[in-house]
Amino acid sequence: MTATGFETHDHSACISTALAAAETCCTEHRLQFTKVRRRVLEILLHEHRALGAYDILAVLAGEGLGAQPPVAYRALEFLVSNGFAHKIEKLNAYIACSLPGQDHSPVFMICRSCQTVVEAQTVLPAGQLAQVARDAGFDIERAVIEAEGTCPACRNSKDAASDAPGTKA
Amino acid sequence: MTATGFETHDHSACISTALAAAETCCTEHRLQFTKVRRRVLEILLHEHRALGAYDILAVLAGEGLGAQPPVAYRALEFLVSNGFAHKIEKLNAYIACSLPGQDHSPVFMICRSCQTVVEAQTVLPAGQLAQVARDAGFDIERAVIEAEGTCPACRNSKDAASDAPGTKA
DNA sequence: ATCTGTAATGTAATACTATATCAACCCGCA
DNA sequence: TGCGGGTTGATATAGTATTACATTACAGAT
Repeated sequence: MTATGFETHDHSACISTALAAAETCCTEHRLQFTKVRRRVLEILLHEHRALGAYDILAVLAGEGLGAQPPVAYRALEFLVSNGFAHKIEKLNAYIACSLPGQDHSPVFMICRSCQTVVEAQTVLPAGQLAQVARDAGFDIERAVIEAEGTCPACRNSKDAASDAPGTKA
Repeated sequence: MTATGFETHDHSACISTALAAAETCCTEHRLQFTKVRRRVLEILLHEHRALGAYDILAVLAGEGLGAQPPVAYRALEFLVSNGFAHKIEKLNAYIACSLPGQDHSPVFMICRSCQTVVEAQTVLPAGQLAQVARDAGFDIERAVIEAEGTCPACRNSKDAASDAPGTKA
């Protein structure tokens, strides 16, 4: 059990569910869910945080699945372009999608303190961003929305720490 | 005259206005608006698109103002942290702020076709993003919002092209 | 069963982006 | 005059990503 959303959950179940979903989706769309691609998705799912391409590459290399950058980048590119993973631009890192299969425009909340990344959804054609774009005559195709801040758990422990002066942050 | 917003405007005026605003702001806050920092801001203002740190460095080097990466990165860090410029995460590139002085949470519209970047403002505590964060108990400190798409000019020329079959895209 | 074209992989080299470190300098000020 | 903070110079290196090309695996056609 580790955290997603910002709550705890059954982690191994969420990994196998996501993996199965990806498998199904690839079959449906005639995509090849190869060994490396599958393994990279597994690695991402195993953490609920963003991993750098070279972190992933290190794991792959340790398993004899390829040691050169393109191996990792190609798998990541496949996963990202088919919606099984996302890139967090702010971190130059990658994370498994928490709602694979459906076409969506994700928004991420990145905790500055524990590095946990949580994915949520917005409706792109609604909201201020869309209004601004409409006003400018700009046609939005994709949007990167990444919020940096403090997650509930870290905020609480920070509050607790400041309640106890003498405990250094 | 080049484009900002997505309209044309008096470019040299916008450069000198922004430069003057930065100067004033630095004086007020006891910040040193040094030669390199000023020059980097000028370079950014001169284009209404995002420039990579090494693009800027190349210009500086050509002028004898420093040829090593830290020169550019230090100046950019100063400009970004004081709100005179922003980093476009999606592009790993930097752009002059179009509303310097005021504390703000910018949103960018990046044209995939001509690379023009336009800055607009949103009210962070409003909108879907804030709602999502509130629901999750997440405390947003900063947000990166970058929309990719097609600007009015490029969309029009694209439409014109597709009206004339035989003209290759 | 073999051929063939496309997609995926292996591997090396390199490009691009960013930071760490430490010494030197400048300037305002006690 | 000497101290201290912030800025700059310079070297090295870390971290992220792509190009290029040879090779292999595989699905579909013959």
